[in-house]
Order: sequence, then C-alpha cells, then structure tokens
Amino acid sequence: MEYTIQKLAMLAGVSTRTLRYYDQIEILKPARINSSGYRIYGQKEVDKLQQILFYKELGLHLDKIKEIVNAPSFDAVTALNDHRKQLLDKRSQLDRLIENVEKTIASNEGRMVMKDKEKFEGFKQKMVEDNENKYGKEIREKYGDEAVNKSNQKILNMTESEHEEITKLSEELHSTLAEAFKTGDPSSQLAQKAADLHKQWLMFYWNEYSKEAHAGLAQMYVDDERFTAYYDKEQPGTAEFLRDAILIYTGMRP
Amino acid sequence: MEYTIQKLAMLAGVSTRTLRYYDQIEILKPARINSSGYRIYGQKEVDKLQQILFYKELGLHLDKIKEIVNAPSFDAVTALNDHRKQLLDKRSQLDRLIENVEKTIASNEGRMVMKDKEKFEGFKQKMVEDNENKYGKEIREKYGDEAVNKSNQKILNMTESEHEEITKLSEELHSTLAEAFKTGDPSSQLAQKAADLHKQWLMFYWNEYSKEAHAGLAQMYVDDERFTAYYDKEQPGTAEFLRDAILIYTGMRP
DNA sequence: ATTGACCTTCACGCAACGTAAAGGTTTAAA
DNA sequence: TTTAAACCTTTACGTTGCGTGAAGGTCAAT
Repeated sequence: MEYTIQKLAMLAGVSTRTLRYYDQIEILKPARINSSGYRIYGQKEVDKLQQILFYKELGLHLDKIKEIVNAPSFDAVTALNDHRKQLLDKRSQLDRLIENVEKTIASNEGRMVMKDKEKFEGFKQKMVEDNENKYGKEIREKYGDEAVNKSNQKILNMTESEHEEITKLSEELHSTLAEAFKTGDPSSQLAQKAADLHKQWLMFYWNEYSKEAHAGLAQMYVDDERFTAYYDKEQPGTAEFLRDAILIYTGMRP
Repeated sequence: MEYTIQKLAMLAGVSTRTLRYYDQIEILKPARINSSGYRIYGQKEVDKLQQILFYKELGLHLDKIKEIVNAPSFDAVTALNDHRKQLLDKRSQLDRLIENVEKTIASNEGRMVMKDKEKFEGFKQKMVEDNENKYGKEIREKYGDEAVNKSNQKILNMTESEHEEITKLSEELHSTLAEAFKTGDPSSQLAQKAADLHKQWLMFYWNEYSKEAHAGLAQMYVDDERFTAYYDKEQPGTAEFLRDAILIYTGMRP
C-alpha cells in the first residue's frame, strides 16, 4: 500500500506540514519521490511514523526520537530514563509553582478590597444591563415592571460592603451546593443549607420573599437553559438538584 | 535613585537584553531616555519590574503579566485562578506521561512487549479522547450524544479480560477476513463468518445492535479513508469486501 | 588620545510546526 | 475537451522569550 502525503497524514492524524517537516529534518523520509515530485510513503514509513508518534506522546524531543528510531543500536531505555528524570524534575517544579500560586491567591483574596470605586460602579451598571438583556422581558412579564425596577434600583443602591457580602454568599452557596450534590439527596442537611443560602442571596435582589416565588424561580433554573448551563457548569444535574432542594425547603414538596 | 540599563539588570538579576525586550513589548518602559539615547529607569520602574518577575516566577505568560501590571482594573486573582487550573491540568497530564514512560521502560527492560493491560490502561483515556476528536462530531450528529457517551463509558469500564477478548476477536476477524477475501465472494461462508465476528466485536462498543446501524458502519468503512486505510492495510479492497459481506449478512442486500 | 566599559539598534537563532502565497499536477465532472 | 476542484510542490514569515553576536556611538579614566 502506498500513500501520498495527505493520505498518510489522515491515517496518522498529523498535518501534511508535519510530514514535510519530518522529511526536512530527516526523521522520516518518503519511500520515494514520484515523477511529479510528490512524496510517496510505503508501509515501512507508516510503521516508523507510528513509532515516532508514540515517543512523541511520551514527550521526547524530536532529536532524541531521531536518535532512537534511526539508530537501532541506540539505547531507547537510557533515553527514556533520562527523560523520566527530566519529567520528575518538571513535576516537582510544577508542584512548587502551584503551591506559590495558591498562596498568592489566598493572600490576595484576604485583602481583596474592591476599593476601585469606578470598577464597582461600572460593574453594577453592567449587572443591571445584563439582567435586563437576558431576563428582562420574561421577568417583567411575570412579576411586573415595578418589581423589576425596584430590583434594579436595589442593585444600583448597593453599597460596597453589601456587594462583598453577596459575593461571599454566592461563593458559599456554590461550594455548599457542590458538596450537597455529592450526597445526591436534596432533602439532606447540606442541600437544605444550600437552599437557605440561596434564599439569603435572593433577598439582596428581592424586596419581598414568598415561598411560591422562590419555588417558581427554582423551576425556572431547570427550564431555562441559560440558568441550567450556569448551575450545571461544574456538575451536570446541579440545577435540578437545587430545584428539588428548594421545593423541599419551601415546603412545596414533602 | 536612577539606574542605567545594566544597573537595573544587576539589581534585579536579569539580562540587559531582557530589559530591552520588555521595553520593546511595552511591558516595562524606562522612565526617560537621556540625551545620548540611554534608557534611564527610576524607582517606580524598579517596583514594577519586581512585580513582573514575581508573576513570571509563578509561570504566567508575559502578555498576561502585561494585563495585570498595566491595567490596575484587571483582576489579578481571576488571572491567577485561571493560571492555577492550567497548572493543575498540566500536572495531571505530566503524571500520566510519567506513568507511561515508566511502563515503557519497564516493558523494554524486561525485553517484553508492553502487556496488554498496561498499554491499555495508558491508552484507554487517550482512545476515548482521540475518538472524540476524530469522529466525535460526526458520530454525535448521527447517533446522538447519549450513544457516544455510553460507548465511551463502556470503553473506560472495560476489564482486562474483556479487552483480551476483544483483541482475540479482532485478530480472528482479521484472519478470517483475509481468508475470505481470497475467495472473492462476500456471500461465502467464510465471509459471512467474518461479518458475524465483526458484529460480535462491535457489541463490545455498542449497547444496542441494529442491522441498519451495522450496515451503515460498513458503508462508512468504505467512505472514510481512515477506516479504509486500516482495513486495506494488507490487501486493498478489503474494506469494500467487508462491507459487501455485512450488507449480505444484515440482509440489506440479497 | 586612547582604552575599555558602557550604551544603542538591528537581526539571526531556538522547537515544532501553522499558515499563507505562488505555482505545477491529477482527477472528476460539465 | 475544457475546466474547476483538489491535490501536490517549495519558500518563507510568525509563534515565545529571550541569547548571542555585529556594527557602531558615549563616557570615565589613564
């Protein structure tokens, strides 16, 4: 069986550029060149390419691979052992890096004050606009203009510390929800705590609370794919789980 | 305190080339240029350089760092969190790599072929990923997400003995097919046995069997050169032969 | 005045290709 | 039979973060 460059590329899942490059650096030459100057590869080249790709997957550099596949006398095990050491070094280096990054994040989060008033104001403005664009029409239809305006007003009047509280609440809700989801039981204590956090979070946006509205919103989370996508981002099924927890929390379902 | 380029380089432990580069990519410009065209840095630049080097140590790319240090509104914590995720991904990838390298070393040292299970474990993950990348879209379009996910799940849950069975089946299929091909008759007993073996093999990947899907796949073997190349490796025309045998086997053609 | 330590701006090199551009060849359909 | 699509070729620049000259101006000390 003979292959033109594209056939071989397709077969092996690499680009034609890669094959030309391999030809150029003399790691894989075609079996022959036909009368039109086309590269023609045979079965031997297919096998060799597979070897090359195998070593490449192991993360070796092309010049090392070249040594291995071109010189049968070359000791592949030695090369692999060297490579292994390099990888282990790389990993411990990565571990240190991750540790440092996490420390930096922690210390930054601790004193993460959004003292940049403009940023905050801009953010608030955008929040209202986004809310309007995404859900404005249907929410207005459902709850009336006045309620929506009041809600928007509430967001705009939010102080910096309130905003911090909301952010914290929101984070707590998400982590609690993630934990609760693992239990699989929407009536579990954790799940009910999540529902309660959700209510608290909601109260920053709503002027009045009603069980029915809360349960209705929970259903909306499941029905509307935009909400579902948001809640299911980490774990599919989370939106449904939250709805069930809220239905129990509000007593709409035993 | 003012610094020429080398003074600052010494102070910070970087090369002058680095500082010129940072000037060029507009990440750190000198405070001013003196009458002879020399770069002159001030205290502010020293501080900024320290910041830059700090983030660099955390492994961030210069363009991210540029965003962080040049735009005070840019959220460093978000960037760091993104970065952290990338690092974690990198590490698990590295872990898999190390595992594979070690297995390859072990199998090479023992002068034995990598045992099926080990090889299989290392590549199961990749098998699913590759499958997704190569055929995911078209197959998902054809058979729906659920079928594909189930199939992937099936591969991942495959036990060693199942894998051995598959390997044996696959070998038997290939030899039977090669024999049958010699007869040239896709309705021959041997060819029909090959089709049956193919069905059995398929059942390891599919949850439900249907004649239509089986016949459809056979046609795909002919239409898609990646499959064709695989089956025609020994004898060109084998893919077509298999398709015809399957069409007869499934009763889609008398 | 000269030396040597500074400074400047090009500009190539590195790994492993991606991505045009410009032009020849093969294949299939019109 | 013409022609368009789909191949193929070589050439060459871009990618990241600088290292490393080269060619030439500036400054302080001898």
